[in-house]
Amino acid sequence: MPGAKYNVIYDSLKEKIEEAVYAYANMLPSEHQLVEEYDCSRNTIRRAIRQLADAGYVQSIHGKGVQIIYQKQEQAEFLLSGIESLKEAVARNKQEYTTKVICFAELTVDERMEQRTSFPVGTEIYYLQRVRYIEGEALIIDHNYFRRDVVKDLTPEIAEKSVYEYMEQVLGETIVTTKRKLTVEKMTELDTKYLDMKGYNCLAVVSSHTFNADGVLFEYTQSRHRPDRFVFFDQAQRIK
Amino acid sequence: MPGAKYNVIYDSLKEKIEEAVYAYANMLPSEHQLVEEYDCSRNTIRRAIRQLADAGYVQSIHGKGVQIIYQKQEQAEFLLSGIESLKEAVARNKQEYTTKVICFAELTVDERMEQRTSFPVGTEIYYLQRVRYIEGEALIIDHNYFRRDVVKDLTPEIAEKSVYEYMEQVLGETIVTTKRKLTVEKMTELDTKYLDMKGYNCLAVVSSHTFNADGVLFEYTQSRHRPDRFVFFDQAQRIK
DNA sequence: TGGTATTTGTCCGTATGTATC
DNA sequence: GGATACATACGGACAAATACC
Repeated sequence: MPGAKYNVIYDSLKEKIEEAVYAYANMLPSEHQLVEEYDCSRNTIRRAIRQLADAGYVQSIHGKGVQIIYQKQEQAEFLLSGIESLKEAVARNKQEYTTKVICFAELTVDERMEQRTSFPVGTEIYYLQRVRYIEGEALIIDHNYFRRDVVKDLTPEIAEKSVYEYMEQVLGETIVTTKRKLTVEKMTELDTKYLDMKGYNCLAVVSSHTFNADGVLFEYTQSRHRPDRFVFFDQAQRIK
Repeated sequence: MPGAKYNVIYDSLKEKIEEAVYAYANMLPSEHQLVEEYDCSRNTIRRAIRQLADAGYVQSIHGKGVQIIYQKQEQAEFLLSGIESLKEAVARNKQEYTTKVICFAELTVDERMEQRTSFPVGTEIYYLQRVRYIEGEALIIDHNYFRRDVVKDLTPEIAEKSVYEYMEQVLGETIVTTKRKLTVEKMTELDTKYLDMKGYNCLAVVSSHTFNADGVLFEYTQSRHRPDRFVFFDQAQRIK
């Protein structure tokens, strides 16, 4: 819920950290102070702080306070984070992009495909190949597999815009969880045909399984990125 | 805290999911049922479930229940996840490894180095280059930068074993947060000298900044992985 | 050295809202 | 509409780590 109290507080604190009102290496006000400032319970403040920690903005130190560990990224060429469509990622990075659909097919999952996609044999799917141009450069080739009973009536025209937007705004579907695997793979003929590989002989490959609000695995995607413009950020806390 | 109630419940549920007592695509028992089973408050159950969701085991569906989305990984060759030392990662994957220190130096951070490491100019550091052999194969080259005032009295002998183990068990330091950046870079002469690149001309590069319990950035590391054995897993929830 | 205040961590109980069935 | 299930929010109590005098 975007309008929830803890999210409002999270956004407020995040902005203050990004604008260095609360600066790197300093402490956040204590939970008690924040409770007074935002007029809420301690649990609500703690929830907002937990989200800040998950996002890599702060870390809590028992008995001391909450330390700010956020530092501004310099030149985030292309930043992939959380679950978001390419359209969203590009918008966040204030860039332009276009998509060319080079393959659009309706298939039924066989045993070989079940291995990769985790769709049961017999599932009816759309299979797409799409080339993504960012700022005019061909940077990514996507191989998408969508369940036809979830992503209904998909067309090449929709696939040239945003499948996620179509799902959420037209079909009323909600995307919830994505599990991703990141590897580096040698390039294929298809890669070299569509991407200017700039001397690299391999690509950054993001393979993802995505679940909707019903807990149904509805998408398997392999995104093959030209290495020079690919960046992936991650943040982890050690279990105490 | 490992012994905390919510962690005990988390571990218990995780194990049941991994052993398919609660199987893929099924629902977890309701929060109410789990409260009775584990004799605790609903908050504690919810906390355990949240951790399961963060780890990619389940996803909650409002009004319906908690869906299990965990599927066993087949052959995880080398799995990098969370914050852990190479020693821990290798142990988890039940493999053998050795380390060769090919450079061990004490330096002072200059402006050029400040850019990459985020250490202030003038910081006294150890700079190490280490080759990591897993199952006898040279797979990784690490470039480590450690603050000398935190990682005290480091020696090549310690660096051949485990720096994290030394920090936690000897120095009593606690590692808390790691921020990582993942890129793909062309190989250097050093890479080709020590790694058998198997025809690849680039590597998976994990750059990480690590903070201790005092909120001090004490480590910057660049790990350069031979691509064919590198896998990175990630899991994300879409903000509702 | 020791005691007290501060701050974060854990856990519980309750009430209300919202989505699903 | 009613029952069930998850989501949000509040409040309180005690523990544990730290800081300060």
